[in-house]
Amino acid sequence: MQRDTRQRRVIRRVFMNVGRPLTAGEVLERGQRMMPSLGLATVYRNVKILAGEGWLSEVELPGGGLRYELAERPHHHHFLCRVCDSAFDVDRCPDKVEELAPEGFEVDGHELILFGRCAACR
Amino acid sequence: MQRDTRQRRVIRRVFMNVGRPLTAGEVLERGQRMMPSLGLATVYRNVKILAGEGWLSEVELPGGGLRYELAERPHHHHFLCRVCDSAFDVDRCPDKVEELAPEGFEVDGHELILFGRCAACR
DNA sequence: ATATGTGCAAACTCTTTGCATGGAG
DNA sequence: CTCCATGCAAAGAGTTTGCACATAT
Repeated sequence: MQRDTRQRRVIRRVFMNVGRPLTAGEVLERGQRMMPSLGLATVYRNVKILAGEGWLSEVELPGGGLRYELAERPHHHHFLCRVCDSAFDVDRCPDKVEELAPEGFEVDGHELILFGRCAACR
Repeated sequence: MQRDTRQRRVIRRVFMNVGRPLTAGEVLERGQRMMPSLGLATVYRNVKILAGEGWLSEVELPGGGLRYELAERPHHHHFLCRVCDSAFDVDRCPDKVEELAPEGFEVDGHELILFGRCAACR
């Protein structure tokens, strides 16, 4: 069974504090503010475990590898800032997206990514 | 000025023959069928140059790094097969996508990705 | 003739894994 | 007291770069 370690609590706290998808590197940086000895391999192992448990979900955005976010959120999409490379949530979703696929293709999910500059980088 | 080398002709030919976005590795594999001595570094250098010239455009899809496709194509989106990891074109686009961004964010582009199984992998 | 392009190998970045030690239960 | 988890360092995958040689112009 899963043990409740200090580093795992720190990692969970990071996601609860930040309301947006994070890369492993971003989790490390924020986690180390609470626990400087936190290691990168531990972050990678834990986000994978937390995603496996269903507590986090994987967000596949271009650039800089897989990101993770709290799984509880309802269906939504993402905005990726070209300046600071941060990802943000976009709550609305266009309708009937599945119907756009070519004939004979089976769609089981979709991702809409908006690119641009976030409010802080304009 | 750009020189017209054999490897550059091969790389252009690959994109003209295949009507979908390709990773550097996919370009290498197909290019080597025409020219076995073609090297991976040459592919990386050339897709970057061709994209800089506007002959290719970059396609940022999750998983497996940047892909490239012929730039001449009109606005469209992509389907990514979860089985063979190939990307395909999707011609239609939902309307008013830009309006979905949060207040204060400036949108300069977007990408819609459908996930599933392609016709060959069903 | 000249300078850009190529191939190879080394360097880099991001992620994963092996192993000895640490700590939760 | 047991094992699972951690930190470190090494190993992998994908991409970029330095250098000597090849070749388009």
